[in-house]
Amino acid sequence: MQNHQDKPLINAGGEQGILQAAEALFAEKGFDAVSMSAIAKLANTSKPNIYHHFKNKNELYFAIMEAAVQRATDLLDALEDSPGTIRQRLADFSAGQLENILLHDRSTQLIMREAFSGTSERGRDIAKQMVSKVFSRLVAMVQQGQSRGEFRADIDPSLAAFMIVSTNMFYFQSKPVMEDNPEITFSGDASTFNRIVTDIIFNGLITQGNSAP
Amino acid sequence: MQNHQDKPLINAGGEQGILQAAEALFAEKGFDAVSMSAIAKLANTSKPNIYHHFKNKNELYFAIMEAAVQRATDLLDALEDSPGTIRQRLADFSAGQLENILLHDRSTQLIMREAFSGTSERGRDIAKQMVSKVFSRLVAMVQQGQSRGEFRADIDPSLAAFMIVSTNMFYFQSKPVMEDNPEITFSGDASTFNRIVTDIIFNGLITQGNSAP
DNA sequence: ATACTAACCGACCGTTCGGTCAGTACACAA
DNA sequence: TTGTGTACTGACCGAACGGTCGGTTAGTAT
Repeated sequence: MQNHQDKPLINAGGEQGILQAAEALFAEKGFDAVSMSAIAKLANTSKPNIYHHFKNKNELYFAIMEAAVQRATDLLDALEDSPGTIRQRLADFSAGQLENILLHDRSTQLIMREAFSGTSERGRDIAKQMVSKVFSRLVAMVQQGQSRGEFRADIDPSLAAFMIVSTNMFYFQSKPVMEDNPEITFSGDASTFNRIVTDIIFNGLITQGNSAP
Repeated sequence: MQNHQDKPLINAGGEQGILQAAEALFAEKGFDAVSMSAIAKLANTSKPNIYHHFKNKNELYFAIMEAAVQRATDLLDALEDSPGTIRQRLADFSAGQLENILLHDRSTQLIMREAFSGTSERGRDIAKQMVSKVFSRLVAMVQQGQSRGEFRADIDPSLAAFMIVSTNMFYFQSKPVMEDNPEITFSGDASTFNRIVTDIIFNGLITQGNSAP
C-alpha cells in the first residue's frame, strides 16, 4: 500500500478537497445559491469529478451536513462534566459549547441554517440531532441542581436550559449584525459574555433584598 | 376617481397580490429558491406583469423586506411603555414584542433570514434597523432600572437586553424544531414562556439565600 | 504485456432561470 | 372617434443550472 489513509489531511485534493470547498460555499451562501460549477472551481477539479464521488448535489450536501453534525456532537461528548457545584458545571458546559460553535463556525452556520430556515425534511432531522443533544445535557443538569436544592424548584428545567442554549446560539448568529452596533460592547469576547450571562441566569438582575414579585 | 385606494385590501389582485404572493414564497423558501414564475403563478398573473410593476427580482424582494421592517418597527413604536416598575415595563415590552413577531411570522422570518444568513449587504442593513430598534428600547429600560436602584449596577445593560432579545428571537425561530421535542413543554404558550423567562432574568435560578459566587 | 479500476476531464444534454419584446384589452379624456 | 396611459399577456432570449457522455490518464495486480 502506498497510501496508508491518514496522510493527506492537509493540502487535501480529491474527495476531501471537494468536501471542504462545498462546505465553505454551502455555509456561506446556502444550498440554492451554490452551483456545482462553483464548487468544482474552488476545489480545483471538474464538475464530472464531483459526480464521480457523489451521486448528486443533494447527496453532497447531506454528506457535509452529517459530517458537521457528527463533529459537533463529538465535541459535545468530549465536554465532560466538570466537578464542583451544578452551577459551576452548567457554566462550564455552556462556555465550552459556545467555544465549540465559535471555533467551527462554518459547520455551525450550516446546521443552524438548515434547522431554522431549511425546506428539506431530512435536513431538519439531521440538524435536530445536535440541538436535542445540547438540550438534554442541559436539562439533566438543571434537574440535578433542583433536586439538590441548589436551584429553585418552581422553574421548568427545560425552560432554563432553553435560555442558555438560546443566548449562546443567538450570540453566534447575531454576531455579524451586532458587532457594528454602537450600543454593544460585549461582542468579540465570548468568555466574559458567557460569564455574565450565567451570572444573570443564576443570580438575577434584581438588586438583592428587592425581590418581591 | 373609480378607486379610492383603500378598497381592495381583501381579495387583492394586481400589485398587492404580487407582493403578498412573493412575501409568502420568499419567507418560506428564501430568495434563491423562489422563481419569478412561481410568484406569478401564485399571484394568478403573468411573469411580464410582475416586471411591469417591479424593476427586477431584487427590487421586488427589497420592497417586501422594507415593508416588513416598516410594519415591525411600527408595531414596536405602538408598544408604549406600560406604567409601574421598570421590571414590569420590561416584562410587558418583551411580551408585546414576542407577540408581534409571532403574529407576523412571515415578515419576521423574512427579516431574520436576511439578517443572519443573508448574503446581500443591503438586506442586512434593512434587517439591522429592526434589531437595533428593539435593542435600544430595551437597553434604555435596563439603564433606567439601574439608575433607580431597581437593578444591579454591575451588569452591562446591553447584555441584559441581549438576553431578552435572544430568548424571544430564538423562541420564534426554533419553534418548528423544538415543538416535537419530548423534553419541551413550554412550546405553544408564548405568554407563560415570557413570564417565566423574565422571572429567571430578574430573580435568578438560584434558591434564595444561596447566592454566593 | 495485459487487464482492470479509480480518478479525472471537455463537451454536451435538457431544463429552468431572470428578463425582454411586441402586442392586446380597456379605461378615460379630448 | 381618436388618442393616451395602465394593466396585462404569449412567445421568446441568452445564460446558467444540474447532470451525463465518451474518453483519457495513471497506478496496480496478474
